[in-house]
Amino acid sequence: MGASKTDHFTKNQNAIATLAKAIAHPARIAILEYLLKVDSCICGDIVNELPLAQATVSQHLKELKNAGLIKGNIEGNAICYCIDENAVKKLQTYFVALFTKLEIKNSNCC
Amino acid sequence: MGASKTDHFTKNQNAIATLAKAIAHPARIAILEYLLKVDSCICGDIVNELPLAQATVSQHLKELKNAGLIKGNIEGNAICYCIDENAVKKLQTYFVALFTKLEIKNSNCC
DNA sequence: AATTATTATCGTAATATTGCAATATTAAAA
DNA sequence: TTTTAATATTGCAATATTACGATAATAATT
Repeated sequence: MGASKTDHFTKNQNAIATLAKAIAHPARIAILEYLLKVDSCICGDIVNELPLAQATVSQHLKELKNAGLIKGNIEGNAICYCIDENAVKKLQTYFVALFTKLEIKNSNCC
Repeated sequence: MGASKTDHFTKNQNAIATLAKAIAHPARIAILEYLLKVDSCICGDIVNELPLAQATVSQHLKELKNAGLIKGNIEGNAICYCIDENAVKKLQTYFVALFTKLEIKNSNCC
C-alpha cells in the first residue's frame, strides 16, 4: 500500500497535483524566486544562494525541470537555468481556473 | 538526514510551499472540486465520491483542514465540510503574486 | 441503555521525499 | 593530455506520505 492511486483520478486533477508538488518545497520556491531576481538567466551559483548541498540543489533543479517549470541550457562548462515561461503559463492556467471556481461559489453554508 | 530544512527559508517561501503541498495530491484536488460541484456544503458522502477508503479520505480532509482550505461544522451526527473562502483567497494571493513575478520577467535568455 | 450511522484515530506496511558525501560526467583551460 | 570547475548521479540514512483495516469516539435513533 501507500503511494498515490493516480489512475483513479482525472488527468486534470493529476496534472494540478503534480505541478503543485513541484512547487511544494521551500527550496524550489527559493530557486524560482532567485531565477526571477537575477535579471538574466544565471548559471550555477544557485547552489551558493541556497542553504543546501550541491547534490541536493541539483535534485531540486531536476524536479523543477521534470515539471517543466525551468529549462537548462549548456553554456560553456556551466549550465544556464531559467524559467520556462510557457510551462509557467500552463501552471497559471490550472491555478487560475481552480481559483475562479473557488470564487464563483459564494458559501451559503457553514 | 532528510526532512526539509524549513528554518533556512523565508516565511513566505514556506507558506507557499505548505499551501502547494496541501493541494499536491489528486484526491485533495478531487475533494475541493467536489465541494464546489455540490451546491450546498455536503457532508460525509465525499467518501462515496472518492475511490479511497474512509480512513484515507478522513486523512486527506484533515490535511486540507490543517492547511485552512476547508472547514468542518458538526451538523447532526455528520460533519459538514466546506471550502474556507478566506483561506482560499490567501492561497490565491500567494500564487497570483508568484505568477505575476514570473510573468514580469520576459526571458531574455535560453 | 442499546443500536446505528458518521467521522476520527491508531497501528502498520509500502512507497516517496529529503539530504548529503562520494563519485562520475562533462567541457573548458592550462 | 592533465587539471580544473561545474553539474549530475549514486548510494544510503532519516523522515514523510499514502493507504487501509480495525477500532474508538460521537451523537442521533430506537
